[in-house]
Amino acid sequence: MKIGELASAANCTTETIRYYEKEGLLPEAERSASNYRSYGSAHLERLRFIRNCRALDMTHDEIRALLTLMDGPLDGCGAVNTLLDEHIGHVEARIEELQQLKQQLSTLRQQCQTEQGLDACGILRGLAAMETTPTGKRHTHLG
Amino acid sequence: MKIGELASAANCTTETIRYYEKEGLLPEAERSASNYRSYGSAHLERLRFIRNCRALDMTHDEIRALLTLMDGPLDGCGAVNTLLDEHIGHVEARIEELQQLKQQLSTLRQQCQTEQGLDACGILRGLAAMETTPTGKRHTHLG
DNA sequence: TCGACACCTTGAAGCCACTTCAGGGTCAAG
DNA sequence: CTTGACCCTGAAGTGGCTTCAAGGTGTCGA
Repeated sequence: MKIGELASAANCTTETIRYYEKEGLLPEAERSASNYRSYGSAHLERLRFIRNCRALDMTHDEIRALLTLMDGPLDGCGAVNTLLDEHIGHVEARIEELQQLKQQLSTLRQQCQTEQGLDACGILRGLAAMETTPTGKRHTHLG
Repeated sequence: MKIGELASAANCTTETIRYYEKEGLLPEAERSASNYRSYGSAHLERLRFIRNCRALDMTHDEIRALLTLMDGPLDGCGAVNTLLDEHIGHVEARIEELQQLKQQLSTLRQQCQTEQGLDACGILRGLAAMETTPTGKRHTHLG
């Protein structure tokens, strides 16, 4: 399988695949006589696994940890559970942040229901008047 | 006011302020004889405005648009309302994405309630088996 | 007057997970 | 023999900063 075929089988781009290889998430592929990368089904499986993890917004570090667990000695899967629980924690934390954000934005939006002079616009007034709080520690790697 | 004082008044770092200046969000400051940046209350107001927008997860482009509206001719604030509505849309879209994500992750997590062999671990099985879907268009700039 | 220390300056590089670009090589069909 | 689809590498760009290196300035006490 050439890189383009692998890419369409895994719903990603060739650039992403080359990037994963450079990052060490995918092992280096064998090369054809013309120096083209050549892949088998094991590569596809691993790539799909990675893409699924990314679809769940895991970081490369999280994915690398999972892959290492799979590649390593076959002891228990407690570490897998822990990793997933932590990741779910990240997602929950981000959802809460965004819900607070939405609340603030909606409140702000209600300051101005009508078209009016900029100097009277409640939104701009609100944005100028908000209490600036120091940016707290993040409990999530999600943006 | 020197840059450090401005920074603590606005709850950010001096590096962030210099970065905003370079990005054109803050106008260039006057300089003292020793080449230190020197700020007045107008700078502080504008910086607070920017930090408040950032606290609401607006992009620099969105903030630049608001600032331009404020600096420009004083016509109506309809454009401000529109910008805010779009931004609220971004936040809502991201919340929905994350809630779906959490659902998927929770389902996955339930595949493995007990410590067991890695080869039997439902989580790893699930991650390998998920349907890889092409990454859809994003309706939000939030990560 | 000297030195220590906190503050200021610039410019470049690092972060993450890619994406895009420049400049080329390979290969099958027409 | 040319066209066009695919492949290669390495570098730079994305956003919103943060960190680092290598220095200049200002104020204090000794």
